[in-house]
Amino acid sequence: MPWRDDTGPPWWHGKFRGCGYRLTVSRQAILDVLSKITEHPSAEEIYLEVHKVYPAIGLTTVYRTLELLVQAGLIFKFDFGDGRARYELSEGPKSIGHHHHLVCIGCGRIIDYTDFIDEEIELLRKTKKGLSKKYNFKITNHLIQFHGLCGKCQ
Amino acid sequence: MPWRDDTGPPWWHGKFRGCGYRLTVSRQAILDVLSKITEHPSAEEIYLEVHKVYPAIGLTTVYRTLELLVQAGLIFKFDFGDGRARYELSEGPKSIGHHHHLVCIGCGRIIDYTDFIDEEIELLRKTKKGLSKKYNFKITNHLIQFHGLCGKCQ
DNA sequence: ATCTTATTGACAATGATTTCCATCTTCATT
DNA sequence: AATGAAGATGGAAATCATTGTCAATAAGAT
Ligand SMILES: [Mn+2]
Ligand SMILES: [Mn+2]
Ligand SMILES: [Zn+2]
Ligand SMILES: [Zn+2]
Repeated sequence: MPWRDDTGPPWWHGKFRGCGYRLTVSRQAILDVLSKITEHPSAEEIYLEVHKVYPAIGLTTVYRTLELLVQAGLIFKFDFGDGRARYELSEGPKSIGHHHHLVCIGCGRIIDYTDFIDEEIELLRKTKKGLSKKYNFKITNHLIQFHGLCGKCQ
Repeated sequence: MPWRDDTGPPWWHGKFRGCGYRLTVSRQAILDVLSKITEHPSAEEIYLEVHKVYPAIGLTTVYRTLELLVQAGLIFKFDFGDGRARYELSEGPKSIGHHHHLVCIGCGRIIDYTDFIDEEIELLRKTKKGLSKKYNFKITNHLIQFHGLCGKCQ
C-alpha cells in the first residue's frame, strides 16, 4: 500500500469519503503511480508500473479506475493524437498545478507549460461570462493545446 | 462530380496543384460533403453521406482521404471524447472561419464558438513569443475547447 | 491513345478500450 | 473479531475505430 510513515495518509485519502467509493488497494496503487510520475502515461504504462508492485492487479482494473478517477476529478484524461489516452494527476502536492501542453508533431514529445496564465485567466473569465449569457452554457473545464515543432524537430 | 454550373470550379480546386496530389472523384466528393455539412461528422458519417452519391467509394478511401486533407491543411481533425475522430473544413467560402468548440459533457453536443477571438489572438501572440524563446518551440497550431453543460443538460 | 504510377476497394489485421461474469474485498454492522 | 451485502476485481472474449495488404483501377503527362 502506498503509505509513507513520515508523511501520514496520502493527500487523496479524503477524496474518496462521501463519494461512496471504496478505498481499495488498486485505486491507491494507481494514484500512487500517478503521483510519482512526471510524464503523461497511458493506461498500459500505468498498468506496467503498478504491476511491478502488485502483479495481481489487471489492466481492466486500471482502465476502470482511471475512468473513475477522471469522473471524480482527481485526474485528467488527454488525447495527444498518438492513439491512446494519457493521464495526469489534476492536483495535489506533487503536481505542477494548472498548466497546458505543447505537443511536438515531429516526435510526439509533450511539454508542460505554465507561462502566461494571467492572460489565459482573463480570456477564460470573459469567455465564461459570454458563453453563459449567449448560449446558456456552463463551463466546467477548458483545454488548451499548442501543436508545433520542438527544438530537436525543427 | 461536385461541380456547379453557376459557380465555376470549387474553391479547393487550386489547393491540389503543386502538391502532387491527383484530383480524384473520391476526394472531390468528400470535400463536397464537408463543404455542405454544418456539423462535425465522423469518418463513417462522411462515408455514409458520400455513399448516397457514389456507392462505389469505400470507407477505407474515406479514411485515407481525410488523413490526406488533414496533412494538406484543408480540414481539421478533432477529438471530442466520443471515441471517434471528427472532421471539419478548415477554411473556404462556406466555413464559419476561425473558431473553437464548446463540448457538452451531458449530451455530447458541439457548439461552434467565435466570440472573444481578440483576447485569444493576444494570448496566442504572447504565448508564441514566449514559447519560442523559452522552449525553442515553433507553434503551428492551437486547440481550445471548453467543456461543460449546455442549456438542456444543466 | 498510351503509359506511368498514384489511388482505390475489399478484406484482413490491429490494438485500445469494454463487456461479461464468477469470484473476491471492503467496510458497515453485529 | 466475525458476518454479510454490495461494490470491486481479473481474465478472457468481444467491440469497434482505424490501418495494412494487394491486386485492380484511373489521373494526368506524353
Ligand atoms: Mn502535463
Ligand atoms: Mn466547428
Ligand atoms: Zn519533437
Ligand atoms: Zn448537453
